[in-house]
Amino acid sequence: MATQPRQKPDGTSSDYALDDQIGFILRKVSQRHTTIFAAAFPDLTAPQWATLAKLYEGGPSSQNQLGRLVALDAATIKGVVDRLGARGLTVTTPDPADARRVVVALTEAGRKEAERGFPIAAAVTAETLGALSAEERVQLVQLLKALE
Amino acid sequence: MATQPRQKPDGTSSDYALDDQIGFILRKVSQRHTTIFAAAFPDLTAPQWATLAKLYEGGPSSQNQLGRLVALDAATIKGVVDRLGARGLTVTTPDPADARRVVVALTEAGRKEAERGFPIAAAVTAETLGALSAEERVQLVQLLKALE
DNA sequence: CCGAATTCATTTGTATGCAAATAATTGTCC
DNA sequence: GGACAATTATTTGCATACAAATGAATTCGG
Repeated sequence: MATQPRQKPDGTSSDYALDDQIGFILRKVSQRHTTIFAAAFPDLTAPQWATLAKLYEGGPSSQNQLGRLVALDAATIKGVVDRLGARGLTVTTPDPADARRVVVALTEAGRKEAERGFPIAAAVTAETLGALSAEERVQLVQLLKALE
Repeated sequence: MATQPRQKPDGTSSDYALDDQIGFILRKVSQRHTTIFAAAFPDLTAPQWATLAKLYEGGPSSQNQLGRLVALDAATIKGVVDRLGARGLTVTTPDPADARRVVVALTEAGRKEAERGFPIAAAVTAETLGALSAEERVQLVQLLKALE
């Protein structure tokens, strides 16, 4: 059962269909994930959570280095750290060994928030992948990681 | 070769690793796609291209309906349409049949830009999926579509 | 037919994301 | 040791995203 190429207004045909493009699909799946995440974490965005989780996993880090760990550029990680700091979840101190750097660390409240969040974040992942079997989930993650 | 559960600072262990979470991976893959897209389309963002492509595929549409087709909410599609209109790629007219609606359509320049873009957009998809075999690409799209 | 619910478009506010420019500091290399 | 390159953090500007509120128009149910 072969699929027919789309018929364009000018009569020519093409195989391009927006709904089948990886970029468009990625955006829609990301949107659904964002919705699920927001319902589970009313007071935290996904990048904010990623920052907390990475600080918990890896300990204090310079701001730019932290940004690289969570895939946020220098301008974006600054905003995220500022907002986490304003809420008392992180603290920022100058690096004694390098005057250019500021070191970002979790506060006690930040550690508690991270520990509270881990099971919730795991549930967000599970719900996002809810339509897939265990094997399919592994497959999907494997395929996506090849595209990172 | 079993993987060890991550060791947390407090000594307890957990299976949660940010780098393995679907949301985090999706964001990173989307970022890479955005980079590839921007290099191929210096003057168009992916949502702007999606809007052009959908208008070309489906013809004129009310603004909100168009937003649903390209997965942009009412506030976002408005900005996209405004910017496309400012560049002469789309035109906006009131709907005679429904005074609430505005109809968005491609201009001749918009049609030409869409036709010019199709092969480029196909190349962006191909480059994004470059690390995967043909079967893997089909698999990935299939798995992602199950999550939409 | 009429009041209520819905839809449509707009606006405001907040939060990413990214490019580009800048200033301060550190590292490198001859 | 000193010019020069690279790194770090910041700032500005633009473009998504999304929640929430608003006002106008249409649809629906009784």
